[in-house]
Amino acid sequence: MTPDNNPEERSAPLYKTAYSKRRKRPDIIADHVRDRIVTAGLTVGERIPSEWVSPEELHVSRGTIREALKILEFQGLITSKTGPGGGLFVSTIEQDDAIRLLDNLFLSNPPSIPDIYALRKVLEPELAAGLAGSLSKDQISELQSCIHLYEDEPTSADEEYRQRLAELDFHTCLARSSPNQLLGFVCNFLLSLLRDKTECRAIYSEPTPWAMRDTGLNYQVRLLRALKAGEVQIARTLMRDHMIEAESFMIKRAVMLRR
Amino acid sequence: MTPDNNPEERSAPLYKTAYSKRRKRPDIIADHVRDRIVTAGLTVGERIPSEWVSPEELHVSRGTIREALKILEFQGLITSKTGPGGGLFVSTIEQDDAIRLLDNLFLSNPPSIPDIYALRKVLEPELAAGLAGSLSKDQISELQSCIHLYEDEPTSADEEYRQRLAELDFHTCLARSSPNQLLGFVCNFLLSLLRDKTECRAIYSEPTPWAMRDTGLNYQVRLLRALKAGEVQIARTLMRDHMIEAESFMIKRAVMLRR
DNA sequence: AGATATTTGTTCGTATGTATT
DNA sequence: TAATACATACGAACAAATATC
Repeated sequence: MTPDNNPEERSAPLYKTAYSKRRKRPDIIADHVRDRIVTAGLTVGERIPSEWVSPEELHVSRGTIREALKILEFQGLITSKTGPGGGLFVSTIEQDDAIRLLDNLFLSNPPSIPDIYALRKVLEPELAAGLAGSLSKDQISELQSCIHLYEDEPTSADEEYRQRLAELDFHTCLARSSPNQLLGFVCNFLLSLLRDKTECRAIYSEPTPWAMRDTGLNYQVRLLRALKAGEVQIARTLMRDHMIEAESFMIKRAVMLRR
Repeated sequence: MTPDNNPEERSAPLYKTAYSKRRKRPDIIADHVRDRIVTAGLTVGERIPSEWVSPEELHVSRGTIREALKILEFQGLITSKTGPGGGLFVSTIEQDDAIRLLDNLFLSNPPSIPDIYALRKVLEPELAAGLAGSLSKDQISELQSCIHLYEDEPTSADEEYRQRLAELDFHTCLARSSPNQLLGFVCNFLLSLLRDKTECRAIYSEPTPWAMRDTGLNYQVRLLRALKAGEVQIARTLMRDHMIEAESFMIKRAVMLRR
């Protein structure tokens, strides 16, 4: 597997076999390097030995290696530093970066509002349940400041829109606070989908005529209270009801806008 | 700063301003090209004009451009074809590519089994519910062939392991068939996490001593029956019970292995 | 502070592979 | 089969960044 520096046996380098499968050298090298990183158990911040990416060892040119490294860098797996003591380092990916990538995936055929809410209806309640009683003081005050942003009656269409987004931010806050990172990530992703959907943007920028706004606010105040009190079951059902209501609201507005 | 063979008209190429923000040329070029693609409204399969990526227009070398294109290719936004009539084409991202990306995100701190199952317990039942009564003949036979793979008693540890993976494949099949693409995607992602977790690999390769295997098989047969019959509620509860049982099984085995 | 060494970043000319005609 | 058009790969040289002496 490991190519040797002996120039005689030129070695059917690692890409040779796989190349027939139409995978290109940089991709194969990227996989190879990633593999070495994880099997060696390198963790964030550690330096990647330069031999691992040297043209001699890999039997490819520097340019090709650079393409491979570009992939890994784009993935957020590595970063590079110039200068002495510099080199390639294992890095960590930000959730936001990953979500942007996912947004890209659903750009061509965005999921419908019912599709998104099918997930939100079951996940957000779990999120709330997991948070009940385990919120720190900081997290609580952060959530409270989110609510303050849309406590007042909006005076303009623009403010209305901003308030709507702040409501989503409330949920983003919740997701960030979750002890279950995976759950938080998926919830965040769903929120990002909602934010990006042009259909939703249109809905959000519309004024909210009914008493919808108040009931929405009401939910969140009651939810926060339940979370503080550690009432797991109450938090769960509260959130579920909120999601059900939010979905029907969105759908209703969507059909109104379509005319 | 900019190497430019024509010192007269330095031409403030597009990367110039952003370069101060430490973003590297390939990244900027990738963004630039992506932007041109979406603003021009190019759709899948269409050819990208070669001027858009020519060294002359972009004022960078081919190598740098290739790094940029590598990013876009990895993102799944473009593919390249060699030969006459070849070139760069707009492509679509495969779910699998996106999932690989996500796997990467959780590589450094993988979610625990309870974390994963917190999601599976609520999502898989929804998946099953959405599938009830709407499966095509092809999809049903595909699911059935999945079950056949682990109908027989495993004769070796290796076969045991393969059967275990086939069980996951059953769920992957379900996820692929979902009319809700988003739901299918997330379920698939969770399955991929399970497959990759070293802890889970160890569990799967262990023999299954109790009657666990039978009950697992039993679930899936009953589930398939409910799906064919269009029994939404039954499918949902069946899957939920299955998930609960699977989780407790995994957790039990995990603590056994830790000793 | 300045020279130097080390490491990544970029360029450019050239060569090779591959699919179409 | 040969010519053609395109992507892919190579490698030597140069530029920029930065830690160390």
